[in-house]
Amino acid sequence: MANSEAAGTGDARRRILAAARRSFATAGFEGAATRQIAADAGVAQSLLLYHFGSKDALWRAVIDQLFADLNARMALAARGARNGSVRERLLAVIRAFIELCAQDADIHRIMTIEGRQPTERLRWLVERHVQANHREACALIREGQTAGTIRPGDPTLLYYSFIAIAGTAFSLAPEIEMVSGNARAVEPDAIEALITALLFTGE
Amino acid sequence: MANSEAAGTGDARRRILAAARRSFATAGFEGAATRQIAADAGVAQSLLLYHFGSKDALWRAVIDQLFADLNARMALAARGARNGSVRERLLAVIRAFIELCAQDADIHRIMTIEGRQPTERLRWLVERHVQANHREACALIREGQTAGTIRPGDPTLLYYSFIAIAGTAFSLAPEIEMVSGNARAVEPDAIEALITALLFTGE
DNA sequence: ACAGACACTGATCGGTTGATCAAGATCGCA
DNA sequence: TGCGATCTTGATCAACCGATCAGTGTCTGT
Repeated sequence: MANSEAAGTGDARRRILAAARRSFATAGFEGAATRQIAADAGVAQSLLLYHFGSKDALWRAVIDQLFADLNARMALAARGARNGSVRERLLAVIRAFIELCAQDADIHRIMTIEGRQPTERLRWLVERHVQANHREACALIREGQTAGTIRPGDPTLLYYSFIAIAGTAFSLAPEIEMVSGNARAVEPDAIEALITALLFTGE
Repeated sequence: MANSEAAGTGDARRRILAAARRSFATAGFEGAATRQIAADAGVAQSLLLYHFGSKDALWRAVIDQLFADLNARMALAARGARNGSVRERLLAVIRAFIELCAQDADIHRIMTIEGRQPTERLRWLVERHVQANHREACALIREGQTAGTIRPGDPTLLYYSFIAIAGTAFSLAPEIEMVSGNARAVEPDAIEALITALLFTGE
């Protein structure tokens, strides 16, 4: 369909990024077509390559944008609870991540597509973004474990299980709606309750 | 007359199915190429279309095979604990599903790819396989909830959270290995412990 | 007014996609 | 031995893929 808004200067690049994010998140890298991305953005396919050079570079630009947003939200949440207890700091980060996935699960979708194969893209992604986030999250989890508020166990497994619960319900929203017949989206509060039950100890 | 369900003699058909399952699970429907699938199976590309008629029909055959295996395992687990308590019956099913994903997470990978878009494929998949499984699982969950052994809350959300934890760690094994540096990353027993903590009440 | 940098398009390239088809190859059965 | 059904292949088609490039417009500073 044609673009609803008139083409203004400078926002073509932003529209391309948004359309590319949607395509990569739903169809994967190989499944996404630059012509479809360009059509969704309301521009010519050649403009996409003019701005980003290649499909691969466009994909990396999408990833950088997604993680820039993610890191900004996480930093904001952590800063807001920096004087609280371990439990309060963890809860703030958990809540922020759930809210992010509830608003737009594309980062979860892309990560769960790219993490299945040991490709060069995954290596770039892990070294550039995932590694640091994982290390930081595991440090926080270990802090909670020594304080007795977080369930013992492999921090990496707890980390990925947390992400799985927080993101899956939103990533699979079309299927869940189709199965349950309930158009109303999943409630972030219900997800938060499950995650706290999973991670925190009873006390 | 392409679709011959009874043709089970040659193992070329079986090799094509196995290769197709791998490709669809890692690259998605659009990202998978019939020539690559045929090459992995060691046959010509035209043979693939002779046996299955079209790429779409091949995908449906893969799905049918995956769910036939899943349902057989689930029925076996349920039958083995049919005289036990609700908790024992649930644990048997949970354990069987974790073991299935640990051995081969392709069914989880394909489902988490197809569930992102309300396509015609998803509609077929939900009506043919997912709907019944979901209904049965939710009935078991509700039974556990009235007995007080399962945490209260939307059964559908509990169902998908269970699947998310059980499958994600195995679906993302390449990423988890790359991040943690541990080749033998995820233990099924550790996953089972997390799921019981998530689903069951302190009792 | 003019020059040059920037944004954008349409045509086009070689390669790949799913699908079709004629022609062998292999087998069971008469 | 011969015949028909089943299995398998290579050639080929139109459509689509990512990428390149010449050319058009538009804005800005001088």
